Amino acid sequence: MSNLPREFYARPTLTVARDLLGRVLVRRLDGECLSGRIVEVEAYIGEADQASHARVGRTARNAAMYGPPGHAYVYLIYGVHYCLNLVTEDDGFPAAVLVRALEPLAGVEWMRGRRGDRPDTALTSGPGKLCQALAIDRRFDGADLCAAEGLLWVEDGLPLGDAEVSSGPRIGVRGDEQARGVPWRFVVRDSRCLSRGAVPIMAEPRPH
DNA sequence: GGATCGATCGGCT
DNA sequence: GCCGATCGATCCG
Repeated sequence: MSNLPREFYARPTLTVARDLLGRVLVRRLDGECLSGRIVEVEAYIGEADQASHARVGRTARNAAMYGPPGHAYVYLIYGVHYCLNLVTEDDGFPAAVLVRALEPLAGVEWMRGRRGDRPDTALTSGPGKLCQALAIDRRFDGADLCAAEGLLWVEDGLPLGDAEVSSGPRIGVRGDEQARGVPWRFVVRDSRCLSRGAVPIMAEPRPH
C-alpha cells in the first residue's frame, strides 16, 4: 500500500469523505506501526456550514482548516478528547473530513495499552477513542500527511462500492436546519466499529 | 438498553 | 464567563 498523495485531498470534501472509507490510517509510534481501516467520517465544508469550526471565520484554533490540503487539523473537545480531521480542497478554503471511527488492523495490543483492556470494537469506534488509541494529540495539528518521513498518514487500502456505504446526518451538531439535516456523515454499512451502533441513513451518498 | 451527567480545557464572545 | 464535531460511568426501567 502507498501513502495517498496531496491530490487525493485537493478535491471536493464530500468526494474525499466518501473516498476515505476503506482506506487505512497509519500512525508510526516508537518504531511501531498502528493502523486501522476508516469506517466512519464526516464532512465540514466552508464558513457557511454552521456545524463547522470555521463558521466564526479564521482563528488561531481552526487555522489548519484554512491551510493546504493533506494536512491534519486536530483539536481538543470538552477539555478531554482530541479529534482528528483531514484538511481538504484548496489552500485558503476552510474544509476538512472528521475521522470518526476505525476498525483496528495493526498494533492492536499497543492500542489496548492506551485504551485499556477492551474488545477490538471499542478501541477506535469514535473520534476521541481513535485519537487516544493512536496517540494523536494537539502536536499533530497542522501536520503534513503527505510528508516523506511522517508519523501519520493514510494509505490507499481497498476502495468500497456504493452498496457497502451509507450516509446520514452528522453526529452531535447543533447549527441551523441545514447543518443538522445535511447527509454529510458516511459509514461502512456493516462495520462493527461505528461510533453509534444502528445506522441512520438516507439514500445513496450524493456528492454535488 | 436508553437517558443523564460529570470530567476538564482552551478558545472565543 | 460559556460551551463544545465526546466518552464512560451510573441509574432506571
